[in-house]
Amino acid sequence: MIKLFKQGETVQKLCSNCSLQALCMPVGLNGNEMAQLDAVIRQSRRLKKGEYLFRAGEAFTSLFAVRTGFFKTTVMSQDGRDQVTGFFMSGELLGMDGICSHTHSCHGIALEDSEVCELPFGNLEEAGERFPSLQTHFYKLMSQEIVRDQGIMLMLGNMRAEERLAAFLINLSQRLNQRGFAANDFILRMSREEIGSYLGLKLETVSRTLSKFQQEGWIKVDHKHIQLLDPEALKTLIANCSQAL
Amino acid sequence: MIKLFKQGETVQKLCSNCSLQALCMPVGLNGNEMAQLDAVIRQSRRLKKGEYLFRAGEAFTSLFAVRTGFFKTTVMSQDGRDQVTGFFMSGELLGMDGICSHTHSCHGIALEDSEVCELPFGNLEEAGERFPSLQTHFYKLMSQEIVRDQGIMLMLGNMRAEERLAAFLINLSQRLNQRGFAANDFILRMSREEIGSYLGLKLETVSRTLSKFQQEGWIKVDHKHIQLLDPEALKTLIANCSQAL
DNA sequence: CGCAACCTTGATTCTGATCAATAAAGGTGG
DNA sequence: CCACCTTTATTGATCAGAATCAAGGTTGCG
Repeated sequence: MIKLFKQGETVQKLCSNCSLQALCMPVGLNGNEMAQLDAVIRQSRRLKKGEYLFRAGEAFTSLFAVRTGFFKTTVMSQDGRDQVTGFFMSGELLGMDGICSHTHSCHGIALEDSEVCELPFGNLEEAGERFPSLQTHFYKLMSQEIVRDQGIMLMLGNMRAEERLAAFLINLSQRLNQRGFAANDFILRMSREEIGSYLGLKLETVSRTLSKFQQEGWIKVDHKHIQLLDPEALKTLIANCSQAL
Repeated sequence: MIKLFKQGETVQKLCSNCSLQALCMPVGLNGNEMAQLDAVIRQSRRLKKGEYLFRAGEAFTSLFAVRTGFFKTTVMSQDGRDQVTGFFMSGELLGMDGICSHTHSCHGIALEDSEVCELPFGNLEEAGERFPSLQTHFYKLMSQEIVRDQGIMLMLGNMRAEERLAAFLINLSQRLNQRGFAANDFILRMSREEIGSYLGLKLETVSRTLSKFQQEGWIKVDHKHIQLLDPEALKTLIANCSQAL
């Protein structure tokens, strides 16, 4: 892969010509308003696989929108173990947990070489005052995050290992599909251990359950390459859990 | 108990003389601004134990601040089971999950006779435009909810039954204490089953674990009356899980 | 090429769920 | 106000699902 930019180098990017606009900030601004929105974004930043976008405990100043790539967020427990609280792909927003205390409460980590837009929170607040539709949209984004978390709680509290993994695969499939990728043939960007951490399972259980799904003929597993052969079977598995993930 | 108001009867209440102001909307407004904030609140509403404040699927129009009493929120799964996603006491805000889809995604249910302030979301948005400090505070409240949810995820994903229950008791104790109640002597407003649902445990496990804590001499259990005899022991139990609840 | 990280699979253990029986509390109506 | 019934809680016995322990295999990075 040809590297056009050095690691960490920043490039000005504009919302007004971003293809993710519809996912990220679908607020129906006119041309002039959109130009003002461009001023919200400080810069675009590139990260290499494994690099931290922000760390728990760091001062919070900005939200980050994923432009390309893949991220996870993790919360740390004192004894060193940490739990994955979310996976983020293009058009999704990270860092909203930091607003309440001006401090990030989780780590944000790139799972592959990635690029994000930095949205300084002060700029966002200011822009929100000028554009009520932006304001409203931002409320919705935060609310969406709360609803997403509720779904995870439901999963962690009520579902069995197979149901959790099925919900995970279906959710991933749908989000990829929304972004124009194949719904039933994709590469996992995270390890079995990270999946397990997110689902409240051990990596062995994740591995075993994937193998079981393959034996059932529902999926094909080739390391990180997953094919959903019978997505309906997976959906049936989680049918008795609404808000699934 | 003497009923001063019929069920559902509404009474105008004002933020400007509410004792919960510091918990609910601590935004340092001056007298004039506070008077305008009063206009945000539509009404105070009384609910009897067991009554629904809102139902999943209902149109979202307002947030609710608990004035007195105790609430739970639950998300429904298709097969009828539901999971408790939170308990709410005075000064806490319910309903933020409804913003993103204009529809409540969970039920809000009174666990005892209670009183809430209704905050029509439209009024809030409007007031936020006029008072940036209110705006900022509202962002913080939503962010706080996200952080709270992260803690629950950590609990559901990583902690064992004893740790979960210890975290639950300590959290309850601290929140009661913040409101001027005894930290180590309180009445549970929810059933064992509701605790279990919240913690991802079965009611028998909750009961057994409480009994065990009592045998250890850490707490005294008399049905819903709980005394923390050795809160430090409980805190030690959860010491290896930071963000605990 | 070699080492480290990651994955798979098997054997065993353990935590918490399930099944079951009893007891106590709270609400209802006579 | 009391008796009854429903709901809620406790405790025991057994079971199942996932964790843990363990070994071997694969991948991919340096």
